[in-house]
Amino acid sequence: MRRMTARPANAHQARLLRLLRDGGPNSRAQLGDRVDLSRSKLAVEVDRLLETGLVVADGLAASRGGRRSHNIRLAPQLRFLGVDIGATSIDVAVTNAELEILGHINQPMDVRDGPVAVFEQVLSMAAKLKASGLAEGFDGAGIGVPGPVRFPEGVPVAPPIMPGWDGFPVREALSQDLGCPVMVDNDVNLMAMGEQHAGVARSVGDFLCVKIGTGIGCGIVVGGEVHRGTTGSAGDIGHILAVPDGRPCACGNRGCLEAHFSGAALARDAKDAAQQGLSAELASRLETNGTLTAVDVAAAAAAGDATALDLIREGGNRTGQVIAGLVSFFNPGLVVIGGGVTGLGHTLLAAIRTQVYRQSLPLATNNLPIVLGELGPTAGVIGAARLISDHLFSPA
Amino acid sequence: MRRMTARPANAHQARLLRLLRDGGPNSRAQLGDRVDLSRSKLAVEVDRLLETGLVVADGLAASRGGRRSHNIRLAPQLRFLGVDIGATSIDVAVTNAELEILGHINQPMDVRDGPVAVFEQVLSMAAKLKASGLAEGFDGAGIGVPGPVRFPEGVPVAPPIMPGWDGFPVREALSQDLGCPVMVDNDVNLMAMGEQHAGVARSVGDFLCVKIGTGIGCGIVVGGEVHRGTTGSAGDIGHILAVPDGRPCACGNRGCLEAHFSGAALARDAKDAAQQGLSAELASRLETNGTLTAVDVAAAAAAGDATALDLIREGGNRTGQVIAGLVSFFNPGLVVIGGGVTGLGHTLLAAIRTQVYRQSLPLATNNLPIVLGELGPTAGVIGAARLISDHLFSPA
DNA sequence: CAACTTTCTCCACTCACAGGACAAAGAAGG
DNA sequence: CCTTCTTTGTCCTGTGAGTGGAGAAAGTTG
Repeated sequence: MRRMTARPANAHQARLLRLLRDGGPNSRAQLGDRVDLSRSKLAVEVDRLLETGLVVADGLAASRGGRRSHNIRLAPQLRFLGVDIGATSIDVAVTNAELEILGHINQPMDVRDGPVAVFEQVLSMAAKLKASGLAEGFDGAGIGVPGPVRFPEGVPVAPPIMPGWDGFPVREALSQDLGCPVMVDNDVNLMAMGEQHAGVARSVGDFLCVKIGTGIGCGIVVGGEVHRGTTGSAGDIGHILAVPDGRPCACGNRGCLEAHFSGAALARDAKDAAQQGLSAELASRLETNGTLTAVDVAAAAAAGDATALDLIREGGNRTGQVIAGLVSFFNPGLVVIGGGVTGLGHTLLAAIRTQVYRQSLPLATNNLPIVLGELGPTAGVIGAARLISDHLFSPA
Repeated sequence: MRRMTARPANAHQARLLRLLRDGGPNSRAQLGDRVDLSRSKLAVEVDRLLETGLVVADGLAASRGGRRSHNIRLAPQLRFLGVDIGATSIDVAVTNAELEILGHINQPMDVRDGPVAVFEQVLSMAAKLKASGLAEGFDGAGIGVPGPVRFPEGVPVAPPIMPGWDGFPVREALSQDLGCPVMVDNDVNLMAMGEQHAGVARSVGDFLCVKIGTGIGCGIVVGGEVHRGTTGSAGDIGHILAVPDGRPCACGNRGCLEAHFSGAALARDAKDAAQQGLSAELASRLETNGTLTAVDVAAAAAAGDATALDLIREGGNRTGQVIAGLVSFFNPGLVVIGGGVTGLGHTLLAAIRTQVYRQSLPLATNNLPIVLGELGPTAGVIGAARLISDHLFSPA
């Protein structure tokens, strides 16, 4: 079938498309209340959008005491693909134009296998979603990668944990393979956009979104827009100094936050503790699985294991210290904690909160919520869909 | 005489006023090149501006191979007042509409005397500038205060070093006293705006401006706009943890950056060193003046005093460590170092650079200039003038 | 003095948009 | 069933913003 070819012709149409995306179906009258246009002008633009096929009128809404209104909604066959490439797994999801997830697949993977192998897997996952009847094709795709991206070109730059990806034309390659427009961003930025669109950060203008997974990153939203920095590396807080003369880090320095707390560091510390006989719980898990991950630590902590709790608390303190500095600097209205390690839950959050509330300025922390992300593993793919829809729902 | 009463009627006029402010006098044709308008429309808007008196046509420019152009410039009698309130002194300056400084006064003062006493002094300084014939009145004033400000209302909030100023209606009071529109901001933000307008940060979209004076603060510019944060305390980096379990700070915590390096901390450390007999140079200065300030340390360092140099280097290292974290987080295109302590010059800058280049990500530091501010003590007042002119040169 | 440039003005035409009149469609009440 | 009121959507005209071309004004160059 024919995919979305048209783009909004002007800012009004773009505005209307975003309103329909974020607010669901609406009558012309309801749209008129939210947009600063006369009824006549609005009708013209809606008609033009109907002509392009980007929106459709389906059926009449219930009467609100007068003539029944026509429901205007985004074309129901529109499909966006959201791809979230992590260090060790891939998430792929299909959404409709309202960015609701219609299907979602997660598969293990190793980014270090390089872009070619990873893309093959992404394409097969996308094909599987298509085959299940959720989409006949994609009108656009957003993709997040775990490293800095030159945003305008959609190309990763100098990604530390992604050897082989440096300079790979992700946007162009994926766009060719999928046959639709593609936008690329850092995975952390997409998580922030996801939480902004459908999660805890709705209606917050300035916020930070800290993602603790294999590494640590931070999405920065200023005035509703993601801040990517001069070279696309903004938010790369994993290598901020957390412990003077601390542990050696892969980056060559010592005491980086990531060397002291992250999925990888936690797994290593848990293994050490198990081998030193500090925790029977962890030791038995190590013996069973042959290795330990953050999930094991979470489980041990949930079971009340003191060592596991200590590790989490210690890591939360480190992370909280760094976040405290960022809060003083940036003065956000909200801090969201997300990523794989959020399984550590309340213990982690409490440690982070303690540090931030203790160390940052009262003025900056007085009304500052520090909360877990609401969307879990879907934040990234929703953010990815949002990224491409923002692009497509803007004037051509 | 009658002051500026008119405001630009639309975005085009505002754009033109800012072009004339930043680019100096221009012909209609030159303006047409910089603004996306047809010659006819441009002529209409320029004519309207001429009618309001905001701009004037004075004389003909030299020919560029054809008919000579009329020079269009901002009304020459327009005057802005820039006020920069520091912890220990006040700077007041008059500028023309192009934000060129026509007169500048600096006087010692203590913010802790409270807003009433300080305003009295500001008004007498403004009167002195008027009396010298530089201005017959002011069309607008910008004022910077050394603490967080609720920007929309122009009111300081919970300023640690300014007891008595909390909630004082600075904007309203000064506006009444001066009889012109007033805008209030944090002094550090104004310094950033000053360097952006006329200093080293011209044409840089994202940059940080670290001001080291009595305290330490940081102006944050994102996409050309100052980021003030949710409660107006963004950039308050003086209380970021620099030394775990370090020196007690006035804020109640330990190890804050400001407790280890700032004008106040440097003076204290220098005094300690002098009294412990570590430096003859500093000791003799202490005896002569009865006290020591950052200026003494700068002079001693310039004279080759090893203790003074050590103090500066140590402070620069601490500051550099904190800035390194901010650079990783924010990924700016430029870092400007300014404030009273810049008299410490190259030694300080070298220490900061070393830490940042060593600790931040290569991607973030590869093309990152770290430089001293270009405007010195005038950055604040220029920024203040810029603040109010941005306000006045925007659609009413 | 002729030919060419640059600057500025004038005018007619287009298009975006507002807002009123009105038609369509339903609810509420007698 | 009919009248009245409300809500929704359409049509039409007037206004003002903006474009682009023609041409006048005022230079330079050879």
